[in-house]
Amino acid sequence: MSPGVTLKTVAQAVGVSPSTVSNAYNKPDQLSAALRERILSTAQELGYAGPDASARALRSGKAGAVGVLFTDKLAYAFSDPYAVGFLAGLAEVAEEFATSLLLMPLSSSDIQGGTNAVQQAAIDAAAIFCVAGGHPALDILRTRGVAMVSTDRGDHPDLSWVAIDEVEAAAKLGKHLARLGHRDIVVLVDNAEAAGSRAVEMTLDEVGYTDCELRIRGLQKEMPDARIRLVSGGHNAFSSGLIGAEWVLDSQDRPTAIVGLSDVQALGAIEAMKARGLVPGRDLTVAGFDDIPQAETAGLTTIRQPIKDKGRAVGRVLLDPSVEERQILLPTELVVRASSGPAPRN
Amino acid sequence: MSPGVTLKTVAQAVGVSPSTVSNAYNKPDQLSAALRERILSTAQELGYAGPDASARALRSGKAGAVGVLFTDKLAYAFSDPYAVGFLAGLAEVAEEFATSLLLMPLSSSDIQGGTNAVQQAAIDAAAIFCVAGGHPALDILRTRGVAMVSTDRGDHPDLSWVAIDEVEAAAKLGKHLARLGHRDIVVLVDNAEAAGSRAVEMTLDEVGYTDCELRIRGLQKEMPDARIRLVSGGHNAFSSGLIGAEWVLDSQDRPTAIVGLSDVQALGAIEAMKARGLVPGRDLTVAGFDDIPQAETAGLTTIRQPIKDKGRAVGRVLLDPSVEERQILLPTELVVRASSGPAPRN
DNA sequence: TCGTTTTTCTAGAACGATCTAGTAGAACGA
DNA sequence: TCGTTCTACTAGATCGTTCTAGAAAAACGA
Repeated sequence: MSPGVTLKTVAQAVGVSPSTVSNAYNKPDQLSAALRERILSTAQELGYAGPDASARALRSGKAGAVGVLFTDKLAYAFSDPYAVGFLAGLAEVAEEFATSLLLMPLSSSDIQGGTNAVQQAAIDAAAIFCVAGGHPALDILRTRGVAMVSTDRGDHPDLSWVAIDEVEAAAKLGKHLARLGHRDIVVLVDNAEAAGSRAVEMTLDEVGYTDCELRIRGLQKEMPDARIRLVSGGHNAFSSGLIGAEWVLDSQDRPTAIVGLSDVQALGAIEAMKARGLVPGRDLTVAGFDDIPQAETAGLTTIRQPIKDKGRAVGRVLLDPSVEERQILLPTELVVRASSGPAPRN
Repeated sequence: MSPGVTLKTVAQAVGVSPSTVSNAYNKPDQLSAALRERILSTAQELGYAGPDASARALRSGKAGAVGVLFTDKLAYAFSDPYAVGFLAGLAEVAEEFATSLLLMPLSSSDIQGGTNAVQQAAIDAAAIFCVAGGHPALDILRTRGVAMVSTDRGDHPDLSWVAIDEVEAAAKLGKHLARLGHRDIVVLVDNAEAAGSRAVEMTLDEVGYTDCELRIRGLQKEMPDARIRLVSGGHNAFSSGLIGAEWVLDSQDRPTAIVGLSDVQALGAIEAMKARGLVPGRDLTVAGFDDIPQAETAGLTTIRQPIKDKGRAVGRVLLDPSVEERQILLPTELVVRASSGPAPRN
C-alpha cells in the first residue's frame, strides 16, 4: 500500500466525510450507488486496499478471527487425520462468517512461551481442541473474556462443548470385543511424556488426557473380568502405534486384541502385525477410534465419530449467534470391519 | 474479563499514568521493580488480562501474526504430511518471534468469499503455500502492502521465495528411471478440477500448478524419448493416487513406471499395486516427491526436499530482519529405495 | 557545592477506523 | 402550501493502546 493512505485520504480526495467512505465498504445501502462507485474507484487509484484490519478490530470490538488451541507440537497434532477433519469442518464455518483461524499450538514443555501467544492473540473466541481442562492457557483466555468451546465435556454446567459420550462409545467397542471372547487386551494410549522410540506400560492414573481415560473406563465397563493393559509408544501418531504394537507383539505375553485409542495408532498396530506376517482379525484383533478415511481402506474395526461435524458444530457454537445450544453431544457408532474377529480358544 | 477494565482503569487504581502501566508490561526496565510489581498485582486483582491485542496492533503497527495462504480446501492441504512439515517449521520460527499463524484457506470455487478473509485479516506478512502466481488474493495482499514469501519461485526478481529447483529435482529422478530402462511412464498429477472418484488423462497444458508442470518438464528433459502420460485421480491426496493408479493398472496399456508428483500420491499407487498382488520395484516401478516420513517405511524411491527447513526458512525471511536473502534455493536429493527397479525387457 | 547525567515517571497526541446522533434536502400526501 | 417521512450524508466522540518529548527527582563527578 502506498504509505499513509487511509480512509481519510480517500475521503478528502473524493470530497466526502470519512464516515461515508467507511459506509461505502461496510454499509452499501447507506449511500447512493453512484457515490459509492466513485469512492471505490478513487480508492483503487490511490492504492487504498480497504479499511485497516487492526483499526476496525479495535473500534468494532471484533477481531475477525477465532483461535484454535492445541496441546502438543503442531506436527503431531496434524499427523492425525482426525485433527485435520476437525479443522476442515471448523474452517468451513469460519469461512462462512468471514473469520480466519488463528493457530495457537501449546508446547507442553515451554508453557511460558506458549501462553504468551495466548495472551497476545487478537481473537473473538477460541476452539479448545483436546486440551486438558486444567491448562493454564485456559485461565488466561477466561480472564481475557474470550468465549471458548471445547471438544471435551467439562464438569461445569456453564462450559461450552461439542463432544461425544466417550464412555458409551468405548463401551460399544468393549461389548463387541467381549462378545468375540476377548479377555486379554492391550490399549495403545497417547503419552506426550514418553519421548523417544521405546514403548512403556502405564497405569490408568498416568494417562494424562481425560478423553483417553474415559475411553479406557468405557472398555472396562463392558469387560469387567478382562485383563486390560495400557501401553504407549509416545505421542498420538502412526509411529507410536507401530512402536507400541511391536513391543506387545514381540513380548512373551501377547494379548488377543489390541485397541488403539485413535485410528492412527491402530493403523500402526496393523502395520506391525503385517510386518510379522500376522493377519488382523484372524491372528489378533485390532480396533481403533474415530473412523478416519484410512480406517476403511485398512479394514479397521473402529468407533465412528462425526469428525467434520464436530468441527462444524464448534464453529457454529462459536460464531453463529442464532445457535442456542452450548453443549452438543454427537452420536457415535461401532463400525465392524475385518480387523476384529473371535478370540482364539486355548 | 470484567467489562471495561483497561490500562486506564489499572492506572487509576494504582495511581500512576497509563503509560507507566503500559511500560510495566512492555518495557520492564523503564520503571522500578517495586512499582511494576504493584501494578501487576493490582491488574490481577481487577481482572485485567494485559494490553488489548487489537489496540496494541493498531498503535504499534504490528499485528503479531503472519498469514498462511493455501490453495484448495483445507482438508486436502493438510492430508499431505508435506504441508504439515512445512507448517511445523514455520510455526517453530513464528513461536520464536512471538507471532501467531493465521490460516487463510482459499476455496478455489468461491473466490469472493476466500479473498474476503484475505482483506480482513490482521497480519504483518504472509506465507504463500503452493498458490499459483496469478491468484487474485495475491494482488489484494500486494495492495495492502503485506510482505509475502512464496514456496514457489516467481519470475519477478523482486519476489521473495524459498523453493527448490523443481526441474533439476525432477531431472534427477528422470535420469534414475532412464538408467533403469524405463521408457513408458505415467505421472500422477494433482488436479483440483477433477472432482469425484474417476481418473482422467490430462495434457501438460491442463496442469494448473507451476511446480507440477516444472517437475514434468524435468522428467521429460532426462527422458526425451520416453512416453510420458499424465493421469489425475483428483486433489493431491493418497486416495487420488490410489484412484489414478487403479485406473492405470487396470488398463490394457500399463506403463513400466508410475511417478507421483507427491509422495502421498505415490503411496496411493503402491497401495493399488499391493491390492493387485504386484510388488513395487519388481513388477512396476513407483517413485514420488518430497520424502515424507511414510516414504521410508514404504520403501519408496523419491526426491527428498527439506520440508521442515522450507517452513523455517520462510519464517525467517518473513520475520527475521537480520536475514538478507529474499530468494533461497534449498537442495534436493534422490533417495533410491526398493520401489524402483529395472524395467522389464520385452 | 554545583552542574551534569541518569533514572523514573507523565502528559497528551497519535494509530485508523466505526458509531451515535443528527442535519439538510428531497419526496410525499392532503 | 405545509407538515411529515425518507434518503443521503456528516461531525465528532470513541475504541485501548503506544509513542514522543519532556519534567522532576535522584545520583554522580569533581
